Amino acid sequence: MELDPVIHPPTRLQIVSLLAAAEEAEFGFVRDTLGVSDSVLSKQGSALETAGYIQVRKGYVGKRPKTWFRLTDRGRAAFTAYVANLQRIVSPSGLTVAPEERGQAVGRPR
Amino acid sequence: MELDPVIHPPTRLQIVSLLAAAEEAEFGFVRDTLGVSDSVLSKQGSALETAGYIQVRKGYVGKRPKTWFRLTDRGRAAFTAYVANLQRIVSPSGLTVAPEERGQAVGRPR
DNA sequence: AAAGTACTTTCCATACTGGAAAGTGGTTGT
DNA sequence: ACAACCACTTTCCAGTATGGAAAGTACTTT
Repeated sequence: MELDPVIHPPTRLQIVSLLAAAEEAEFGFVRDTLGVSDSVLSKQGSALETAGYIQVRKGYVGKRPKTWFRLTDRGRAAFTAYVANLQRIVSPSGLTVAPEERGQAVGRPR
Repeated sequence: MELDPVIHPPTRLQIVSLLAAAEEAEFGFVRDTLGVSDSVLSKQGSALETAGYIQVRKGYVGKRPKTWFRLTDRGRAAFTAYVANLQRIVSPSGLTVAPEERGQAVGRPR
């Protein structure tokens, strides 16, 4: 019934949402997509890893080191629960946060 | 595109969501519904008032003083925008935060 | 050897949150 | 009249967390 404090902070919510939509995402891609600094992504990524919500994979692309993040099952479950809680909190207002089949607006009750 | 920091903190999100669903709500009702202390509700309420998101009305019920909160138009607009942003952030995952006609589950894509 | 890439850590200064406790203004009980 | 109570409001007090800047690590490229 509570909003998971590991996920709720804006930056982490965005990271988790992004990862929930992809298999795996590159450090640089996430950083640029969210528009955060290296240090912020590194720190928030670690926080999510410590919570067991994401898995960090290090590897190479050619000879350059790269880091990838991916949601763990636990992280996905936590995100799903988080979104469910958000829904319970927000939905009485009649507003929806629901995308239509192919992404659509937020509006008053349908 | 950003999650309004005035609304985002859990307690305030819950206050605003509750007010968005009602015309007006009594201090005690909100406090008990959210399960927060007097001081927390008082402080967060003031924060929302300062932001111009809610209006605080003081009156009496018999001879006892009572306080009511109601969302201002500005507050409602901010909440709507907030929810829209939430949707943009969360929806790529395929999860929805949308209630069905009469409140329903969160699930995978429909 | 110097510079660059891809992060990670440390440092720092600033919020912000919530609980406890004290305070305010008016009311009810004895 | 005086103590106790109601309905909040404020103050006091930690304890956290956040983000940017800068320094550090480990390589690789020029």
